[in-house]
Amino acid sequence: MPELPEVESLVRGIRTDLIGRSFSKIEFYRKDLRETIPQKRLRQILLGEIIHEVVRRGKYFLIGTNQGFLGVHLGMSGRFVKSDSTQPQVAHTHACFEINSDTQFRYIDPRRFGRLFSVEKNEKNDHPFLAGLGVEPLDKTIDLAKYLFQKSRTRKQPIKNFLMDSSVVVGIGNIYASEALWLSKIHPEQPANTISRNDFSRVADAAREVLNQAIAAGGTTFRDYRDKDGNPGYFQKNLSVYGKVTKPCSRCGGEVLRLTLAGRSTFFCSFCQKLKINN
DNA sequence: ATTTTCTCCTGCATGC
DNA sequence: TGCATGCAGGAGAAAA
Repeated sequence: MPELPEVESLVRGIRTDLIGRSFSKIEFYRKDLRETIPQKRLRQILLGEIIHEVVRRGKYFLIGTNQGFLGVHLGMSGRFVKSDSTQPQVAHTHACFEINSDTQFRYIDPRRFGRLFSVEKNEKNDHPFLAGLGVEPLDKTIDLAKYLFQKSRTRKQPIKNFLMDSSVVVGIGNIYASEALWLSKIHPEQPANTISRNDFSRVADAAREVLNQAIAAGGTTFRDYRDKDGNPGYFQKNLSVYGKVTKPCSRCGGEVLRLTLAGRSTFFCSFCQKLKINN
């Protein structure tokens, strides 16, 4: 899916279109995505109600009125696109949220790994999809390095899997996990509980750096991601290891390799990201 | 308790 | 060209 930078880019884009407006018509073209869509409740929450909030939480985003929230997850291939009402619908359009007779937002998701759900007014931190989420990596009120170090003491799984665990820290998916570890010169298979406090400082700084840079570039488009206007992001031009198998590392010239961790492609430089036996 | 595996689904690249 | 295979940025549930 889109990871944190892509969802953040999208949310920033749609926020100005939605705040202070309301949906006048909502259409669903199928009854379920990953779960049954609560169509009736979503209409109650949204129709004719002023939108006062559009926020991201991890890779989810919420559109809020005084009645509650529409929760959205884009899965792997989801898009939330602002369209002119006269534009023909593309394949896999599953829902349409109309603001007025010529502007609507369409939810499109070929793989249907995404979700549309309702969140009650006071359920923002208690909804099952949101309650278990870890910290926001860009939250400046959190000492991310300290937090990750403490959380990792009982975790011997590879650091890359640890960084992608959304109950620990949200928003870091397969691309940015590899990129952040490259930037901090740590091997993706390094057991999380063998990483020093000092090294976690580098990991935390690197993760924030990569995420911020990616947001600034409008996200990464490998294949599916588009912003609300259907445009791709540009951060893929700045990727250092993701998808760069056998290419030379831009930092040291070493060979970039691919391995599989938890079933996911993982990329790293075989020369400047060495496994440490003692740490 | 932690960690890996499985699963949902379509589209696309690759190789025979 | 057609067909089979594998892979794709997620994440929850189940199994180990």
